[in-house]
Amino acid sequence: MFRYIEKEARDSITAALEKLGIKVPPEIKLEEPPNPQLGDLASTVSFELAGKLRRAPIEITADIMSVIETPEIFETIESKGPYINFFVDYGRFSSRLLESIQDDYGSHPPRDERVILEHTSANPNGPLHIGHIRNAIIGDSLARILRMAGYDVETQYYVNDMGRQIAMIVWGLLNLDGDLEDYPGDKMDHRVGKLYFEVNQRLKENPGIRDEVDELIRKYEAGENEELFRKVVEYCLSGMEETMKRLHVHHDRFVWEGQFVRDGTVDRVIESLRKTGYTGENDVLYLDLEEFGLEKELVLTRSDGTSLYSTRDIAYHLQKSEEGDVIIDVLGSDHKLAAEQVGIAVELLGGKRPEVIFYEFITLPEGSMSTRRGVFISVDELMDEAHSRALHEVKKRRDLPDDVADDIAESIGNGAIRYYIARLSPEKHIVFRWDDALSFERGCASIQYAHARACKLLEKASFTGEEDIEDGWKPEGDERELVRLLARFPVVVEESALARRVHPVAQYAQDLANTFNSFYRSTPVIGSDFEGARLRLVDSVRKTLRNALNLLGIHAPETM
RNA sequence: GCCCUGAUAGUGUAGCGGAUAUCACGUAGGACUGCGGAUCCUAUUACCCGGGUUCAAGUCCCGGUCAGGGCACCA
Repeated sequence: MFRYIEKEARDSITAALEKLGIKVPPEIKLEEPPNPQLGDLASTVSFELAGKLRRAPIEITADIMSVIETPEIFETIESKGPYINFFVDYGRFSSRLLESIQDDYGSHPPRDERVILEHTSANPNGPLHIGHIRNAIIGDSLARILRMAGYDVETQYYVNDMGRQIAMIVWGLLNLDGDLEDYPGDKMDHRVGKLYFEVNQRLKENPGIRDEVDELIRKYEAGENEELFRKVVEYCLSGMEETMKRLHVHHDRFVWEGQFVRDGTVDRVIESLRKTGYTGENDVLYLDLEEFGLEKELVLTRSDGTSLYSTRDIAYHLQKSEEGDVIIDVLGSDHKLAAEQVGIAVELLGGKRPEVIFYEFITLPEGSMSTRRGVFISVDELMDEAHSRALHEVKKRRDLPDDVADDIAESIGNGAIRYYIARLSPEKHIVFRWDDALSFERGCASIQYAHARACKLLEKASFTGEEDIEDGWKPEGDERELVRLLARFPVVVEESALARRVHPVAQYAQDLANTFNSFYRSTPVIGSDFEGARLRLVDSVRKTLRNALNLLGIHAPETM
């Protein structure tokens, strides 16, 4: 409906300009005025035309106003200075909007564009920690947004099963006492993390271990110890998957990088790169990208002939190029240089250059995290803490059976975490503080509460969905603002998908909840003259809040 | 040293070159609590510095300052 009123506004201006014999600019600019006294849409065409016509904007506006015809969806068109302001007829508009809102509100028709979206892809050398969480939450939310916007999306987790880090864990298994089960921790990924930490300690004391690890890598690329490597990775990954499941983060496919070495793809990639003429060789084979503005050459193979992460990544990206129309990667900004090198290499070989979404780091107040040094807060810890704090809040307010309270607490805890990350633009550096991440007084819990409140109201009124919208219903004030915001939701989805951004959805959910709460205070629903219309409105808010939260991977409980 | 990214109220944050800069927390008042108070209303305080482009700059360009990151035969 929002797009519809934009179109009506543009059409009316176009018609007016044609009537005046003025050449119509390619795009008629519209914006949303800063306050309701200035209407619902405003156009700045006169500013733009002023330069070309050598006339004052205000005069051009006056001319347009003299001939413009008001489309039926608008009540009036007025000029405020040089602006042309459109005022929506909220009686007509609101009814039409409510008729159009279904369960899947916000969804766009299929776009016939396949997106391969890689995210999380943390190394299986320990549990996910809060440094990884940003990748997972941005990636998963973006996948949901793209799907709602009509894209065909496949999410992939790229599993590093052959890097030095994994080889170190295998070394530990071969050389230290005890099997993985003997390491402390409830979850498999935590045990692997402990072992990894242990091996790092040994390595510090005895640098000679490094050669042994190199030997393991070499042998593995030649096909030895395959089961052992696989076992370690699967073991760790299964623990990580549990965590992601609890966070509501989903991947359609796990792609193991080792496959690209074993099936010869990496060798073929290296051969093809040689043929491009951009490679050079001393002890190692490298790619010289100076011509593309990158001073640092990209090393493709170690001196012992084994491959490197980036080399395998090139092979992986060529595969993704085959699978999708649009390739999106979510990466920490520390990968900027490497990603640029890989992107250029992929293009050299005729693949599609990925769009990369970079995010800045999450650090602890005392500094950065490190799996190697054992300094991190795991996502499991974070979620447990979120749950127990949320449970405390739930119990403080209401007396509920334990299992119900538990479910609600889980939704609220998860919501707090996901919202904490999703609401920020990715280029902001985050310093993690427990009380910021887990605040229930406001933030996500208040959005979930607005949803629960809507549910309760509908239940109380025995809402069926068949209620009629009364004649003469014409929203004003808070109610009008609520209608306006509802109409915007599909636009927010579309724009977020196009910009590959998640946080506008988070902001929108907050705005909608706030506006609904104000409306709830100021406007009676049950027993009012417009009970039918308002119940339909509340139901529409309910659906929209639920769908918006769902885009962020957050569950909206019906009671809390 | 070179490269990338940030800088907006006490704190955290949004902002397509356009009319009075968003939201949240905090603080201080207040409301109502008969559709659930995890509520509502009011007040409060901000675009790092210096140049430039433009009818119009928080937004674009150049130069500083501060902060984070990168510049591996790690990933």
